[in-house]
Amino acid sequence: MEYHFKTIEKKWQRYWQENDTYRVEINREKPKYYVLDMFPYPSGAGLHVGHPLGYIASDIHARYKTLKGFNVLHPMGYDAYGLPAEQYAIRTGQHPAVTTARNIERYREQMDKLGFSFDWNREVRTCDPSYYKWTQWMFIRLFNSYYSLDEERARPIEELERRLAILGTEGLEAACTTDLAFSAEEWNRKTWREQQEVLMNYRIAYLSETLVNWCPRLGTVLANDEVREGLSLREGYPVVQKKMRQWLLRVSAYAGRLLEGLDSLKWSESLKEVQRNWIGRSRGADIFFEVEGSSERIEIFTTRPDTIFGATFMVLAPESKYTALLTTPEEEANVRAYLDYAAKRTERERQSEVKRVTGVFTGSRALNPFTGEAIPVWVSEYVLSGYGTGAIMAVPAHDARDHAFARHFGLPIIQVIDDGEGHDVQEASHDAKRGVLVNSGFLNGMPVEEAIRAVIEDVERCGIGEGKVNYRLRDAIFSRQRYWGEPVPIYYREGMPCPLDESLLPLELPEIDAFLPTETGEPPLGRAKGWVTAEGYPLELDTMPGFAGSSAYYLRYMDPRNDREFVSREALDYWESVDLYVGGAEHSTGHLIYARFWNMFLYDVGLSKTPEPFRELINQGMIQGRSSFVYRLLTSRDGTTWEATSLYVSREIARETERLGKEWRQALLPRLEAGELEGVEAVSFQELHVDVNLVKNDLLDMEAFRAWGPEYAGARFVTEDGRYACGYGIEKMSKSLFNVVNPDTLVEEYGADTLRMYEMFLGPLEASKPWDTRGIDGVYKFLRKFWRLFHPVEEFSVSDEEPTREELETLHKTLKKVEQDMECFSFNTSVAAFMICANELTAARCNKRKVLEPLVVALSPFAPHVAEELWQGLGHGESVTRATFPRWDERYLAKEEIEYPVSFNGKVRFRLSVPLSASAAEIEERAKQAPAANKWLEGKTVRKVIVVPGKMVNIVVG
RNA sequence: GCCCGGGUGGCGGAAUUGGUAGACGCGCUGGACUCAAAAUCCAGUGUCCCUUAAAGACGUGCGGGUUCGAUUCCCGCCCCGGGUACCA
Repeated sequence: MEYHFKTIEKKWQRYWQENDTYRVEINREKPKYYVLDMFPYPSGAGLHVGHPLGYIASDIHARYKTLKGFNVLHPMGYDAYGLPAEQYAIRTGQHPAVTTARNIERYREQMDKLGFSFDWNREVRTCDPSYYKWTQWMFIRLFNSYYSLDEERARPIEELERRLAILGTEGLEAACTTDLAFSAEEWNRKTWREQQEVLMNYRIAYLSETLVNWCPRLGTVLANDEVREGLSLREGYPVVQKKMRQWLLRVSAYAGRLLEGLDSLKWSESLKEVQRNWIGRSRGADIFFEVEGSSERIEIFTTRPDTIFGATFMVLAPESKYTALLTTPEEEANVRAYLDYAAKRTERERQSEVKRVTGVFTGSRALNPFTGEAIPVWVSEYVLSGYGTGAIMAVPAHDARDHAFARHFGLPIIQVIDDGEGHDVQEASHDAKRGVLVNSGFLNGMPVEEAIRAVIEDVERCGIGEGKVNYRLRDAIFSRQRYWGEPVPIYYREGMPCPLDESLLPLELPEIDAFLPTETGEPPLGRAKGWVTAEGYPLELDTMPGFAGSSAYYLRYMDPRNDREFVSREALDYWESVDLYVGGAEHSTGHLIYARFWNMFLYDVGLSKTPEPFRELINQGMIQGRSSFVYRLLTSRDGTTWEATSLYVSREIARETERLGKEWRQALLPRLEAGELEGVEAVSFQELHVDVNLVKNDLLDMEAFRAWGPEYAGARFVTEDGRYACGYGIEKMSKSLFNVVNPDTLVEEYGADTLRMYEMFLGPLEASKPWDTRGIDGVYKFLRKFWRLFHPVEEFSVSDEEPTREELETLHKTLKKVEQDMECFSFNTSVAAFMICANELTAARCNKRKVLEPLVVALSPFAPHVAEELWQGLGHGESVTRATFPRWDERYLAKEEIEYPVSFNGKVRFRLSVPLSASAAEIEERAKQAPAANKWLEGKTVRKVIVVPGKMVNIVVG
């Protein structure tokens, strides 16, 4: 009986569905284990072979953990809100809900074919009202909280209100947008509206007028992680900075905890490093500079307070509040012109012209608190308003940007650090991280580190500044001027935002007539009829961003059908948090920061059990496409104008032709009909992408190519012995490059079990690697070989004979390797171990039950369908998923003799078998007396012998 | 620029703690079976020298070092991939 994967896979997929095999419930008898995949955004293109890589890996691990006796939670769902569906709706008028549902159906079909052990009873969709009800509910919790810096955690906003009524802001340590100071009496005199304004300054979800990334083409604002190099990440549309009133989440309040939390996580060092950089902690000092003839003081942040004696001017960001305050009447016109210029520049222009130096003098002078010098205050766009205080002290001798500015405007440059390497700071700045201070008064002679401490101490004593830690991480903009997202559960009373009552949730997304902004420029929700509360208050028109629905979905999976609570106490206590999270590294600075922040907030308010949501994380590598090319012959009669022909030349002949240059006729003419290419002066080739599905093992299916498109119908081929070989290149897997390999076709041709194992066999899980279908035969052969072990004579037949010592060694060696690999996700070497095992058992013609039965269980995480079929054949009534992972036994692996490599002066010369019990001295003697040793010892003296028990022997002769 | 990864046969990739480099698979070559093909099985397959074999030499990006011994550790370069950037 042949291995007929189609019948087998269909049979068991139906069995699993009918028996609800993968349903999982709370079971206190067993330890829990939570394996989570990053849920997909269901795009219209469906899955390609790169997408399931992580799902296959997590599925293998989940199945393994089940066999090891864990109660495994392994859910799947859809991140269903998003811009592509809305953009598609704008173009076609189709409701995003309709296209999204259709895409989800297709995703589900594709996933089902791969035999995953997801508990689909727990599926969630972020666009489902029963799900986003809780997203909105959590938003209200964020709105009703502030961040206490004393306690380092979120607290209810009522607590703050009570406090303000008694003490005012006296001694208040809370994360806020701007520092406020008022007394309790002042607070109590404020109107409701004024009090709401004040509270908004402290809320964790808050409304604020800030500079945001505005994308005019998309008509919405974007978060920092959605913008790269001044363009929107997904579509590449330009983004400009614009001041708008927006919802934000006070992520920055959690910066310190987000940074520290990383240490406890079992994530890759590189991913942690990316997060550390994104959070961007830097130690330094805030220092005040007095302004000549003004009561204003400029507060700056610097990481290098030691260089303060070298600060010869100051620079403000164009958007800084000091800019207006310090501009003198004489300079006003200049400054205004500069601000106009800066405001018009897009983010992209700013970044692409980094080297261009621009700026304007405000007319004011500040006093360097250490030198007492009056130094000019300038405005320049190279200082960013969003970082530090939006103002800097410029030290041109030791900062490249300050140096360029000083040179351009002729400002003085004073060296204050000397590292003994003789830098000329007038010529180029020197970022001196080491060295001693010079020209710096009382700091002279101190090393950098010491000087930093001394300056901070000094400014603190004089009350003109303090040591400070700054973070690059900024608050997350939470508003989107879009339709296809969660409505924000807020209404406006007297223009002030108020949360909806929880009983009114979910606030369902209304139907609208077109998915575009209104004529007055309001977001799409402005089109909704009756978008007001029962009392007639207007509802918020912005919707939530993509990360809202994906920031706590892992908690909802624990109790997805609960309509009274987000997640029950019971479910939370049992499942706690995710033990293993698998997904792409593209979420390093977006989702994985937001989800950690969100979870930390939930932890603060008692809705999550652990401060970190994902204990261990694996980033599966990207699978790149392997594009195929054909070479179309171009001809030229005059050497300048080229003409395309219908001739396609096989790879090696094309290469040969190009190599020959002027002698090209030698390569081509013998292969063409007589008279062809007559009068042609020169030839060249056009490399064309060809659909990889027309190519097998780099050979082109020429008939299929002719049928591929009308322009190829008349194609003629110059072949190598009748075969047309294509060229190839590694590129991103994309429709436009015709290199997308669809898992469905491979499942059709080889079966899901083969595809699963092959994807694991490609290479290390975390490495990016190109997809190459050519190797899949090897895995397919393995499965057929394994299958044949059970079918030595057509029929299923296993023997009850006792296995030999060798067979047991093979078995236990394999079990040990597979188990160890499972724990560290080294699936590619596990597949190799199975192949070796099958080869050895085939050679031994072993079909013994005692060997094969444990192997079926061990193989089942990789190839669940075939494992089920064989398990049933072995006479088991229950699914193999109920089996226990077989134990391996060291006794079958222990050898009586050990083979030592014996080397002379480090080069291995022969091998020597020695009883396991031999002592180091005995091994040495045997090595020296071995007949093979004579040749190497002859006429030489032994200087030294090194014996590493269990490893090797090295004899040093001379 | 800065911060992370990584560089091993024709290809994808193995190699535990510093101890037989190249597991396993693909590809290729030869053979068996077959009328033939497919499928399957067996053997070979880093480079050089060589008719072949034995034996030898060389070999993990480059140059040096530590060591009895280095793909592995240290120093200095080169190249590739990813992240990030007027962040003071």
